[in-house]
Amino acid sequence: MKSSKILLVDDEEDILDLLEYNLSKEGYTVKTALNGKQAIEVANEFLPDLIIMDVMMPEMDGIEACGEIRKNKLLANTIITFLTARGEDYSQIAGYDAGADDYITKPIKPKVLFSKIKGLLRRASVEAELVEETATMRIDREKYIVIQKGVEISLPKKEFELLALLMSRPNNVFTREKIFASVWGDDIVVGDRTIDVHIRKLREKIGDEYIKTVKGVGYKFVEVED
Amino acid sequence: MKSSKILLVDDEEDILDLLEYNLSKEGYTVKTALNGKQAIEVANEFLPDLIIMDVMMPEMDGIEACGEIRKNKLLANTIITFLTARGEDYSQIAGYDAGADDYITKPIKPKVLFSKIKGLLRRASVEAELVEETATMRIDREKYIVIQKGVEISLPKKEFELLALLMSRPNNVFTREKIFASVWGDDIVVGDRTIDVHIRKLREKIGDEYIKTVKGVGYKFVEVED
DNA sequence: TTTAATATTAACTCAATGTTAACCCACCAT
DNA sequence: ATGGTGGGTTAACATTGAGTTAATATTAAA
Repeated sequence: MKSSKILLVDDEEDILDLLEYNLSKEGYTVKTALNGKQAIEVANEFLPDLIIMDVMMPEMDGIEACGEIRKNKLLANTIITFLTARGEDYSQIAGYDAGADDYITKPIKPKVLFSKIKGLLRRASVEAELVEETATMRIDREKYIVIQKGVEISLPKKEFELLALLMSRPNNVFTREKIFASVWGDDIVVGDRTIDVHIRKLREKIGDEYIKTVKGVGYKFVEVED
Repeated sequence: MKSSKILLVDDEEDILDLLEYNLSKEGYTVKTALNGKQAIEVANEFLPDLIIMDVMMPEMDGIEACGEIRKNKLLANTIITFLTARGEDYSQIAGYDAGADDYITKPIKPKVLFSKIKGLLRRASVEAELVEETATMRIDREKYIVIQKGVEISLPKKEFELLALLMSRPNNVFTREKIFASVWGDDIVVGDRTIDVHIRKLREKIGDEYIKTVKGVGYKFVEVED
């Protein structure tokens, strides 16, 4: 299984380092940011499953950043959790308004934190899993096949991941950057045409009508009607 | 397929009625209970596959009921899902401790709920039974042999374990990591080619067509048609 | 109409896997 | 002990096909 991606945001580097170390050891893929502004940048690239963010930060505070992040549709069901000092009650109300999913109070107790993270991600993973199914098509990660109108189609890795990504949000346009970041990874660099070729192969196998090109923007998966 | 049995537990009858109506329409067999105490009684009779239970209830709350239900061995692999208001985070940790499998936050979005239910039930049914026997092949752990179309084939330990693993979920892809973890153990480290060699020997003995390579992902056992 | 973005095709590259044979070692019989 | 046997591993090399690229054609937006 792909390891869950967590973005940590706090202005105290000590805390960041500590958490990053522990979470990496638990098998998560971790990135960090020092303030809200950075957090938004990193989040748009990294597409984390979970963001743990301090409320009080310089540059841009957590509440504001949360609001910004929620504007990005790709991050719509990213879980956002605030770190807050015990008793900062008002932030809780403001935070939920901004779209936070949960709170963790400082001082942080690792055990509580990990159990909470696990729970949150589990919830998310169940939710994420079901986006891989539309009226005529279903992704089966276990068997690594796509079932289209009852017919099993086996796809090579990259094509499979690409389709899974597009299907995860039907009708949503994915830019090339997002596709690269998600299917290839931030570090790997490949030419621009590579993506077209994979799209083509996919269209060849599942039918042209499922993947639509939005010129100058990206690609999207559309559910076809009979 | 037998229709899955779902037990709904909530003190608000409106919600119960609504959910019962919708889930029945989806083809599930549904029973309801108004509190934890009732839930336990009904569960012991009804033996549901899935229990959806509110956390906050009179008489006996969800957490307590969950703990009680987990004591009944007949209900050991019943899935329990809590309904919880957004942000009740204490209950989350307590709930997981009590043996909950998932959470659904209120307000309930029917579409989310139904797909979640579908996902949970599917996962459970897959995890339920491990296959030791397919149409043309049978594993005999006692005798440590494989019977293929009536012919006994004796295999060395590693090959046997490897085949047993792959066969346990036909068509499921097993990654190299999983195979190593399961056949060799997490601690033992062996070279990458080792696995290929065992696969090859297996293929030599049972026929190439039974084990399929999914490049970049892993291997899977497929049942061959005659 | 113009042009940048995308489609298409085929050739090529390279990492993942297949294959073979040699080697090590535990176990067993002599 | 000695030597044989076979499972398990490894190393070296071969093969394959997924993934990429390059070259060219086509398309849709301005």
